[in-house]
Amino acid sequence: MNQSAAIANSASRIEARCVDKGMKMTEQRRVIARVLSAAADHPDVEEVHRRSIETDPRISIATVYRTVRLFEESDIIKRHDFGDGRARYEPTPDNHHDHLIDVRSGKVIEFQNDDIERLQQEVARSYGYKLVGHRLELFVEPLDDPAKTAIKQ
Amino acid sequence: MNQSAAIANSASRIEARCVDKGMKMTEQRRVIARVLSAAADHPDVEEVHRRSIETDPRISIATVYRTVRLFEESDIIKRHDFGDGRARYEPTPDNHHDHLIDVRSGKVIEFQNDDIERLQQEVARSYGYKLVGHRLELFVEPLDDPAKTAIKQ
DNA sequence: ATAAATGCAAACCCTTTGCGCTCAT
DNA sequence: ATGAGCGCAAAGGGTTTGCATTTAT
Repeated sequence: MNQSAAIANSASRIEARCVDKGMKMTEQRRVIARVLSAAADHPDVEEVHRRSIETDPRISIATVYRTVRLFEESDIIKRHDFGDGRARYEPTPDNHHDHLIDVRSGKVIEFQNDDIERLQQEVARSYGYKLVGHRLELFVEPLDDPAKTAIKQ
Repeated sequence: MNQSAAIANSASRIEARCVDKGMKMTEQRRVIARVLSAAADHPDVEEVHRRSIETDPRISIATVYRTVRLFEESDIIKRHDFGDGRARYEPTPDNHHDHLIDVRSGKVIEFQNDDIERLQQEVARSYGYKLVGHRLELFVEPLDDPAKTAIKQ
């Protein structure tokens, strides 16, 4: 397999969307697009940068900032704020979901609840508004919590 | 009415809670406590400072930062992040509520929805967790939106 | 060829903090 | 009197930006 075939094979979903939108595809954007496409978690800018420079060490953090901003404004990725003071990103999901954050481990679980979604729209409507976006995060602790139970002994 | 009576009359709810917790009550803390108690909105630190120095110009913004932090850690006020990059505060409400933000005007409306609250707990439980906190914000636009309709003409 | 994108470093914004002074207790 | 709290100004962390250089088209 030659190099261009390898590149073609690893072409990411996000890269495809960039091309669709007529973006100038630099090597940096390609690498960042792949990093984001491949992410199963919700990396912050520093983490995206870290992963990107594994492929191409020339990429600066300023470019990562500029690129995630560009991608976000093009609805290609979604920005989240999980309360730790920095932005975190994920490819725009096909199916909308919200997040449940384990405050002990920092683990993030995606969930979907159509009843909650519907109720949100009803609330907005009842105040004379149209829902154009929302943010829902559930902060949770394991049901069986060793840290808490230990204190009680 | 003499001055001490005036001060006694304007003593705030928050100030009372501070005294309960044995806090050293400086003039600065008293003023900031009153500003927060009196706020019907969700002011940011700069706004709290602005309002505070109307009463006492000596108060520095560093003290406001330190004080809201202290109050927040004592559960006397609640911090919010409405997505504009700075923290906003309100006295800890007796009845829990969430926020609906008009993205055009910036206006914030408080609402309560027990069904949503209950569903959130169910979601957490279904993943094996206990809900210890949540954040729900609805971003909305007026149902009849002049800005949008204007574009279509 | 040319406008757009990059790297670097400086600047930005909000927030925190070290220090010497002041004040509530 | 004495430790907690203050004002000031400097530093911090995350993010943006001006400018000269590189790059995709």
